[in-house]
Amino acid sequence: MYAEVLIEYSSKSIDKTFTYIIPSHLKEDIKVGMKVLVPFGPKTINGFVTNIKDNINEDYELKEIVDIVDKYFCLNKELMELGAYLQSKTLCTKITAYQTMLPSSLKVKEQKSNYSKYLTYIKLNKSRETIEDYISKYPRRTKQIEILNTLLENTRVLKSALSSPALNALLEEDLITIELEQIYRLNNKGIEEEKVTFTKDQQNALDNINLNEENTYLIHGVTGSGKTEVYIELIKRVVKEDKTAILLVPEISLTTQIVNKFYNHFGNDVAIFHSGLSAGEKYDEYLKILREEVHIVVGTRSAIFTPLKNLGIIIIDEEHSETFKQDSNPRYHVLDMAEFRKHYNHIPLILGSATPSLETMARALKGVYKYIEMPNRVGKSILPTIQIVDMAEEMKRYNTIFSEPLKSKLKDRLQKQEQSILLLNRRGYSTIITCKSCGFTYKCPHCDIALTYHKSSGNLRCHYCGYAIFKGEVCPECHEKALTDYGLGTEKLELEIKKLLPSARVIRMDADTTRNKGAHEDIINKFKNHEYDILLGTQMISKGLNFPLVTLVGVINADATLNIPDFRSGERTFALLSQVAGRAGRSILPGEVIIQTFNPDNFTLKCVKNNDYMKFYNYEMTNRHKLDYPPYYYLTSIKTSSKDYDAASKEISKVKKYLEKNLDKSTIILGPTTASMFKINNVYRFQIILKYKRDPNLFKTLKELDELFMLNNKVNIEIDNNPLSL
DNA sequence: AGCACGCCGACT
DNA sequence: GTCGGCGTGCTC
Repeated sequence: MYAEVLIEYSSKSIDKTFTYIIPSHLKEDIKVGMKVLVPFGPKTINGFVTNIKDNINEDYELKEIVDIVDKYFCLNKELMELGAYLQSKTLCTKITAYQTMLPSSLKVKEQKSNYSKYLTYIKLNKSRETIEDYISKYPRRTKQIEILNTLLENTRVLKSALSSPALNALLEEDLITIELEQIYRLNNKGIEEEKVTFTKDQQNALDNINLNEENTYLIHGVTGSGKTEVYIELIKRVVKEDKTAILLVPEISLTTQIVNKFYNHFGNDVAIFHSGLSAGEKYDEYLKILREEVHIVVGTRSAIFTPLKNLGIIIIDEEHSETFKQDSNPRYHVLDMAEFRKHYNHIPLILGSATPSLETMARALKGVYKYIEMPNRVGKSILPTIQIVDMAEEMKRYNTIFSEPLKSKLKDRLQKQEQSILLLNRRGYSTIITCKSCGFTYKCPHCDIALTYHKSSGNLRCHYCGYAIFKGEVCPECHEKALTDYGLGTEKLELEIKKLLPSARVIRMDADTTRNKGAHEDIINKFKNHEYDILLGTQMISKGLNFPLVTLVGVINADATLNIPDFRSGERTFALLSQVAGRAGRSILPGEVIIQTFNPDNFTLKCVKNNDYMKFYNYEMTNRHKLDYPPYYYLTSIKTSSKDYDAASKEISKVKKYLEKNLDKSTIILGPTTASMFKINNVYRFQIILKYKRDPNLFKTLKELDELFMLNNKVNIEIDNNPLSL
């Protein structure tokens, strides 16, 4: 027997299968979809079996497969097909596609004993009579008799609970044996059965979802409308039929609440899967799924590849979240993968969001997706009132950071012992540092980006490559003592609040304060326990957090997200602000939201204020229509990058010529231009944007392009189908 | 990806 | 005359 094997080097030049002989001792165990160890050139490395066959027509000498990496891990037929689909969608190498589907612990060749953890039990090895004989024969061996008696009562006992000299003696006499049981690192709590009564909206959603038919649904529900309960009920029904379910969430660390709810409802029937798990934990969770010990997987993007058998439903919560698209190779969108599995298993796919992406909403309104609305909040909590404050007016009163209304409301909450959240979408201390005397600004020498000042460390840092230098007292150009900072970051905001409200307990959450594992949860828990009065942070504070005591949300500078030059900035702003606004007034206490901006007449902000998604949707759709953007057109971006400016620039011109020759006439080719992050880490980037409605030549051309240009090792070419930003 | 083979410039 | 630059090609 022979196996076709992909080699674990992700390079276009070896993206093909190599044939190996399967030695007789591996014939039983080897399967398509497994990782194997193969000799390749002078080395022995990992490979991946894509096919097994009896005959070959190769006329050269073949080598033998050395070993199987892990005989438990194997992609099934569905996942093999999904891998091929992933590869064709993203134009990555075949091996990269399959590698992204398997847990990373298998990427490197490691001993699996590192990953398995066992509990050691002892149990009797002889009949009751033999044991009783032994006891009466040696009445003085009290310690041993004690052990034997417990074993006569219980079938097995944990070894660690017993003393060892007596144990060893018993083992010697062959009266007992040792039993190993694999344990899993993440242990779940029990099952909580509570009677739930559904709201009208929830019942309506449940009534309209057919679990036995292949369909995509959009559940459009405001924050607090109780979508999670709908998910839980749907999954309960699926599990009752002995089918399995996948729930995808944007980021597990931010959605601990949802995970806990699932543990409480389903206990050990849930596996969790996300990038925050250690390699060992991931291995355990994956094994649980493979052994069919769980029906439910809750996880982030990569959880869509988990090998659940007999899949009954896929749910994607916070569907609009950009984390569902992988921003490195392979650049897949989880929605495409979910659609594939939906179709393969003929099951429903549920998308849930308070602010659906325009693409999703457009499909729902066209009838491609079934549209379910949940417009009301559960219980007594009402949507917060939102006030937009014109910062240009406030500037006249010398209020640069806190407007009058925000100041007084913050003070008010502090007095009432209620909590507040402040959103500022920029970390660090200030945006830029400029010399008033000569106009010098600090820029990163490797990237085409201004450096951000971090006061606590005294550093100026590049947020793209991590470059840092010490900030001097004088301007490095003209040596005048005239360096001033402009703009506002979370670090400065923290100091400013302490100045404004010295008695307030303030905690900051951004990329700088959550660098360590668990720091995130720590901050959230401390704030939840009311150890702090004000939580300030970047957009990471906006998602899925439910703090009953929060009654005020302040958006310090709404323009920061609004003014990013990208066609999706309006959509992002609407989603972010709606989401952060939804943090206020989650319980009986009514919530208030203050949005500070220099563009009080901005249409998007007005829609946020009125909580009017549809108005925003229609407005934004007209814009997209005028400018030929999604969902009216599909986008593809092609980037060339190189440390050599000229090489990258020449290559992109060649790409353009090639595209012009091969693509459909209706496809719009824009560029080449410099990419949005033109110079990062000394690498120059150029790009071409394609806009198309339907182009039969597109994928073929992109593939050829990839093959023709990938071989240039000086210039890297990167293709992104449906990029989220340009 | 890694490594060998192979053909042209500055050095003991 | 040699050491070494990295261009091209191969790995079952």
